[in-house]
Order: sequence, then structure tokens, then C-alpha cells
Amino acid sequence: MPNYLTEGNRAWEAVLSAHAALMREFAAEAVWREHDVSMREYDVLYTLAKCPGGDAARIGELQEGVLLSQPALSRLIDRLASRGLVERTADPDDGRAVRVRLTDAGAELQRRVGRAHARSVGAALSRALSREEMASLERLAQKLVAGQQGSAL
Amino acid sequence: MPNYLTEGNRAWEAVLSAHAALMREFAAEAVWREHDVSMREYDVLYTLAKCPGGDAARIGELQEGVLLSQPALSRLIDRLASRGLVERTADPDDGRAVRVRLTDAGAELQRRVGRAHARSVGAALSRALSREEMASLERLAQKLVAGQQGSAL
DNA sequence: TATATCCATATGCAAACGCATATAATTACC
DNA sequence: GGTAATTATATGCGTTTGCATATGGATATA
Repeated sequence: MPNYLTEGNRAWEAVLSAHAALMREFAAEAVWREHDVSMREYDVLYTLAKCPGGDAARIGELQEGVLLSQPALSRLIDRLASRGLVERTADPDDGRAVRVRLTDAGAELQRRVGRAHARSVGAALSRALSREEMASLERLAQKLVAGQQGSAL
Repeated sequence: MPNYLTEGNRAWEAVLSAHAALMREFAAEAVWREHDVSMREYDVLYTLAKCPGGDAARIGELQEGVLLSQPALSRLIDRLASRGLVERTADPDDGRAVRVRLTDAGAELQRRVGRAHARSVGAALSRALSREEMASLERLAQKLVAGQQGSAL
């Protein structure tokens, strides 16, 4: 594994620019205001929605997908719960843990917002990349994630 | 420009995951604490450092690279200025605008932190991608940015 | 089983953020 | 050239964030 430092840095800088540019565009969508949901809140709702085990996840699991500190995520879930979008339930196997799952209202909101947001995402990517390039980008991003997981040992 | 909505969404989701994973790793670096600089602050210092015109940029220009609201960036610059890392000067051509440039101390700090951070970035990318893949990722990310610029019209 | 250590989540608090809006300077239009 | 619309940045204010730490359950060790 040779170290191509400058190439790596240039690639990462480009990724950051792309991330910033697209996030800015997506943040400008009307959906968020229409449904009174922030992108971060939606991110959590989305993560819960695609969660395999009956839409229930432990906070620690959600943490991996969302770029937030543990306390910030804990309070974000507070807010979602107080709005009736998610429910906290005790984990039967671990008394310390908390399971979070979407309520019907939360799942419904996620679907509504998700449809609109997915359109924007698809449009933005289609504008810039071919189908093959999208697949290539997906693969490269997945390799980056995989590389990270290896280093966490 | 056909719309490959699902492919685009999968690619974007992978990019978000990679971004989150790497940002988390980079945030854990010791540099930030050692030099009492947050990643966002460094981001601004870096943007100023690579700025062509004598390391001076208008706030609006900085805004494009940093994912922050205009008021947040304005105050971030306040803090950097109060620590003597950047200087605000009036723009000679536009009385509304403000030019921001690195002080010597700011440039020095940027270099120190930059070296350490660049090592981490390079290492993380090298761990996951080959040189060719880095180049490919850079190109795809640049196309994403270019696609965005086109849509801003 | 008592005790120390480790883990998952929550809470106190100061710092930082976003939204709305103010301020001041530029450009557009008549 | 004067008034309106626009642009660049700053400020007020309520909300959200991160850091440090508390709390309470699990695991290990003796």
C-alpha cells in the first residue's frame, strides 16, 4: 500500500468541495421547511427507515451514519420523540441501551420527505454524471468506507 | 441527460457515508487540540492560504468552500481575527466588502496543522484506494461540482 | 458476590449555529 | 442625479452543538 499523499489530498479536497456544493443545493430544497424537518433530522429518520430489524436501532448504531456527537444525537432523538416521530423503548437484552424506532407518523414523514429529496439527489447526480460514473463513484466511496473500518481496529 | 435516479441516490448515499467516516477519523486527530483549532477554522485558514491574490479573499468567496451560513462564517472570522490569525481590511473597490487575509501567525499555524492533517488524509485515502482510483475519484467529484455550478444559473 | 472497570445513554453548560433582520454601499432605472 | 432594488457583511436571538461528566447497567476479577 504505497502512500500517494498528494493524490489522496487532491481527491479528498475534491470530495469535500462536491459534498459542500451538493449539500448546499439540497439544503435549499423546499421540503425541509414544508415539513419542518432539518436535514440532520431527516438523516436519522432515513437511517431508521432502512434499518432491518423492524425499524429499530440502538443509538450507537445510528451514530455511525450521522456525523454528530453522541449527546447531540441523543437530544436530536429527544426532539423527534417529543414530536411523535420516533419512540424510545428499552432494549430487552441490555438495560443500558435504548432502542429507537419510527412511529407511523415518523415513517410517513420520512417517505414524503424522502421522495422529494431523492428526486433532488437524483437530478443533481444525473446532471453531472453518467450511469457508469455514478456506479464508479459509489464503488470508490464504498472502498473509502471499507478502508476506514479496517483502520478502526 | 437521462435521469438515473436510483443509481444517483445510491452513489450519493455512499459518498455521504464515506464523508462521515473520514470526517470522524480526521476529527479524532490530535492536531486540532494541540493547536486549539477546529476543523472548520482550519478549513477557512486553508482556503485563505491557497487563495491566489496575496492570501486575501472576500467573505463571500470563502463562503463557497465552507459549509456554513454567512453569519456563522462572519463570526468564525471574528474569532480567528481576535486570536490574531487573520486580518480584516476594507476592500478598496467595494465599500461593502471585507477582505480577509492570513497574518503571519495564521499562515504559520495553517502550515503546521496542514502538514499533520495532510498526512492523515493521505494515509486514509492510500489505505483505501490505488493511485488510479484517487485520480478517478477526484475527477468524478470535480464533475459533481461542475454540474452544480451549471444549475445555479 | 463484592468491587473495579467498562459501556450506553443522559444532562449541565458554554460555545457555535441558523434564521431573520439591520446596516451600509453599490447598481439599476427613470 | 435621485429613488428603488440589490449586494456584502454584521448583529439579535432562540436553538443546537460539543465537551466534560453524571448515571446506571453490564462485565471482569478476585
